[in-house]
Amino acid sequence: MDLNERKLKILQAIVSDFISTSEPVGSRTLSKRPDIDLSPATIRNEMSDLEEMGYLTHPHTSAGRVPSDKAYRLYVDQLMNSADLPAENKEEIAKRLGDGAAELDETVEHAAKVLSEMTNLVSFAITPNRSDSKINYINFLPVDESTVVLMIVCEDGKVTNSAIRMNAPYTEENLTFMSKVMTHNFKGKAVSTLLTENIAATFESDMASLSSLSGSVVPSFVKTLEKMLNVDLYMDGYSNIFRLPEYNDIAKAKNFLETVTNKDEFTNVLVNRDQGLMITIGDENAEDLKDCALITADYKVNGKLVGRLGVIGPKRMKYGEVTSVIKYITDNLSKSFEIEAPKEEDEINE
Amino acid sequence: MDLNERKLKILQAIVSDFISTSEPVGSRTLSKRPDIDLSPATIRNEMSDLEEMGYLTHPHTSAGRVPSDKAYRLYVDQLMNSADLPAENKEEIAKRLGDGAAELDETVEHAAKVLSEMTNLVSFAITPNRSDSKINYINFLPVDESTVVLMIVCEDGKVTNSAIRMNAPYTEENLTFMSKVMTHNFKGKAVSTLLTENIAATFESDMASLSSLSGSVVPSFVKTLEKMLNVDLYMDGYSNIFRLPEYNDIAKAKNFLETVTNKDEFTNVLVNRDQGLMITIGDENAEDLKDCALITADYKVNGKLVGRLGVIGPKRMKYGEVTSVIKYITDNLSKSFEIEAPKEEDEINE
DNA sequence: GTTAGCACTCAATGCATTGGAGTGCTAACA
DNA sequence: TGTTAGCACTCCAATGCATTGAGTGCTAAC
Repeated sequence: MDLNERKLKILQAIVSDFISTSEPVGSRTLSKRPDIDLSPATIRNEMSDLEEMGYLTHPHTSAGRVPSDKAYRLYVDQLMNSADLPAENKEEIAKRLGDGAAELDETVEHAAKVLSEMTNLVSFAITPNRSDSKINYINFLPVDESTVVLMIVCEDGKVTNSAIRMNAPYTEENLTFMSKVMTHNFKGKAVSTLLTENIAATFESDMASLSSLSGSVVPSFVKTLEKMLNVDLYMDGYSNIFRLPEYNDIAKAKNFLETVTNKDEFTNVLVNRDQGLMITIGDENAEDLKDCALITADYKVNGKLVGRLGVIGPKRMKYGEVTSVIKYITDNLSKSFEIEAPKEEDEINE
Repeated sequence: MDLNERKLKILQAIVSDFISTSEPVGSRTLSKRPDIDLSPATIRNEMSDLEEMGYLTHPHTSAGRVPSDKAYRLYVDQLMNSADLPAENKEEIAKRLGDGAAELDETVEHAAKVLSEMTNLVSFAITPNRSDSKINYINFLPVDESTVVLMIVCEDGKVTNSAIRMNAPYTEENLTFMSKVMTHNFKGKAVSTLLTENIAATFESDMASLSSLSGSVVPSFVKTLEKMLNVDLYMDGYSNIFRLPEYNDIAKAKNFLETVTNKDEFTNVLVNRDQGLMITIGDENAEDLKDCALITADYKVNGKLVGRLGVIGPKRMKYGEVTSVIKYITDNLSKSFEIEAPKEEDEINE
């Protein structure tokens, strides 16, 4: 039994019907569609075949058909018409993205908000994983007698700082000296590499005179490096789930919210996805998310660092529309950061 | 008709019963309580009085009584026994708070998490409003040919930085000069005051030679100052609402989540509350929150900056327990930061 | 290969019934 | 005079039952 054109057409109709109504689709409903010129009985036969092939299921005898995960996958890969976003939507998105702040983190947060509002789904964004960021320089700055600020500037311009409580008195010269030696030793190294090195050793060999300070500085320095590896997760549109009939069941809504608000786990899921535009449906996801579909796409900053943006919702999702919106937003994000960074042009000219 | 002791006792019993069961309380149920030695009929008479006085309502003829907002207020002010937190709970909280990071923001976020887990409610925390923070110094640091980092260090040790794209070339001397002049002009001034000043004027008068840079620097500096006024809101425990029978109604759950995830509005509500331990119930809150109760308390850093922590839930809330937990956590937060800041002792010795 | 027809299934809906929790009122009691 | 027992009444919630309708699968005819 092969998946001939007629079967595909019927399957396509069932999936798109189910996506928009969330009701099992019956043969009579289908036969009324202008694009399907078959009697209900014929459709029933085909449906029966499709069910046997694993594309459809049956909540109970006297109900219509519901697409299986396999059907969604086929739909996304071959059947859906992923029309380009209408110009008016593009304009709206561009306009609303423009309202955001210039700071990367805020822009990304804002983009997630726009995304959830455009799709009526729960959206999320993670900031770039910066383990490969290279250190540009390190600076210690005085605050008061017992506090200094450690500042790590990366080559990509991102700054991380933390306050350090000093156990011993220090002078400004101490700080300048430490800044110089550490910059000299660590400049150009990636954060992740640095974390595998013995930082205390650098202190002992190159800053023996400052051993009284190293007890405060070394652990704080390591902590700050670790902080740089943290990926921030923003989410928006939680309450959108209540628009979806699948979450009219309190238990399901609860489950969904619990999974999705477990930031650590969810960040993990997002960080470990493949790059590019990714759609995962049902059992392609981890256990907790097997009733959901996830769509993610990446954005770039200076053509390098990669953050990720996406939505999560029921498998019954308007894949075409949502995908276009996500793509448009991530492209827009990447582009807006390119324009602000004339450096890009140098790379092209090289 | 006055609120005699017996009436108070009955009211107290009704409120605490309703808080733990969320079911309207009937006269027979009350008469079975060991602390109330009255017949159902007598209790009915008293209930009828209490209803007339506005402390109770009646969902329908054949239902028990439900406390009104007025009753909750009386309960919180006079009737509840706000027992101290059991030692084991204190230990648990202290232990779990200790797991958090040393960085203020992270600690606060972590505290909100602990709070929601201990109370099974939605918790939130806002970072201190820093409009009164005074500037310690200002520093410009180079990143690459077209980018510098602006760093503003406050007297309280908090550092804010932003990247600035320069429209014109700059030298390291330019940056040092700007840092010096701006620190000299702005040191000791509060962020909010500074925002009312004409910053461009400082550039024109004291840094006339750098006019080519001021176009990039001035707006970024103002933006950064504005960023410093932002109050961050963390929330946790959204999915706890599904444990509460009042949110078994999807429409109510939706309403609640929408109100509470509207960060801007909700932050506003929190920022504008009175200081100290505050409990607001029902119509004491803004329109959107009139079915809820909010409890907030403040924490201090260096005995000065004030952040706020709290929970939101149904009016039927275990006020005593929740209040003790919040108080314990905020006290703990304040204390933990005091210990890290030996400066405090100086103030005491003065 | 397609379709009409028919028996069958099953969730959903509507409706009447019942039970129980609770009230309010009255009259009797201490 | 305050308290209580008793009773009629109310109303919600649960239950059971019949009905409806959308849908299927199968068979026989086209």
